[in-house]
Amino acid sequence: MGVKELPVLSPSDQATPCCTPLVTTLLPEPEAQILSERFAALGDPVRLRLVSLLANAEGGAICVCDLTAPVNRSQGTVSHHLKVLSKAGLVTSEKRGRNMWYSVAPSALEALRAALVTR
Amino acid sequence: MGVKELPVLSPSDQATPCCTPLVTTLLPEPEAQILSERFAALGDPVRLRLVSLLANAEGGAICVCDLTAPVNRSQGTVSHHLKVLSKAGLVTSEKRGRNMWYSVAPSALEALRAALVTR
DNA sequence: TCAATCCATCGACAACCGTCGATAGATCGC
DNA sequence: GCGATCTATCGACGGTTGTCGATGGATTGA
Repeated sequence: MGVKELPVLSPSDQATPCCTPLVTTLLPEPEAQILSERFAALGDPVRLRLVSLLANAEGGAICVCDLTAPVNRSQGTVSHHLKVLSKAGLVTSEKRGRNMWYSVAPSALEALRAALVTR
Repeated sequence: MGVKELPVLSPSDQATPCCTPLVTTLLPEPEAQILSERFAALGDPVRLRLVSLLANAEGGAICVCDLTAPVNRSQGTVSHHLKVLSKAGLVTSEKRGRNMWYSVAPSALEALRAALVTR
């Protein structure tokens, strides 16, 4: 890839190609698609609680096996919700031993905030 | 449980009974319910565009009849989406003559932003 | 090697959602 | 008053979603 020298700062520091502020620009349709998927990911109480649990976790991550009880859903269901959140870029995962550890992607939440700025 | 005395603080300036920040507090289930409804309202590309259209409107409001074309949906469908947004508190409406004028509720968007603050 | 644990995926099912066209109540201009 | 316009609501339809229990592949500890 030829990293010549580290650039001072890539102009798009966060590289989130979606988050035109809703309120200051007329949202183009393709962006509406992407953005709405992210909001939809937060549009379920179980997923919202999962995000909150992850965000408040010591160490910033929790494995699936410790998430089922707090949200009171089956393991399969929790796995499904985590997949939705993951697809939307709101959480990341990492395998450690036989566990999958999930954490929130703070930059994704910030990107959503940015889309909601009001004039 | 015996609430002995009101805890020190609760200056709740906006009186929005929902928006505990996700990331700094573990979201209680009832709040997750309310919050998720608001996010779900933004979780559809057509509704997102409606909000954007309203927010960018001259005068801050648009009547239903001028919203159907930009989102390319039938009048009934647009009306339905506006109802969803309205139920979530994201838009307000006002009747003028035979038209209904819709506008965004900036404070609602701000409340959502507040829920997304990261540490 | 074997049993136990963890997790993604599957199939099934009911509930919900987005969409349309049709309808009916308001309101306006004439 | 009458026809035209605007909009909320209805019923219907197909697609999506949330949920479960079951299954099977990975990985671990014994």
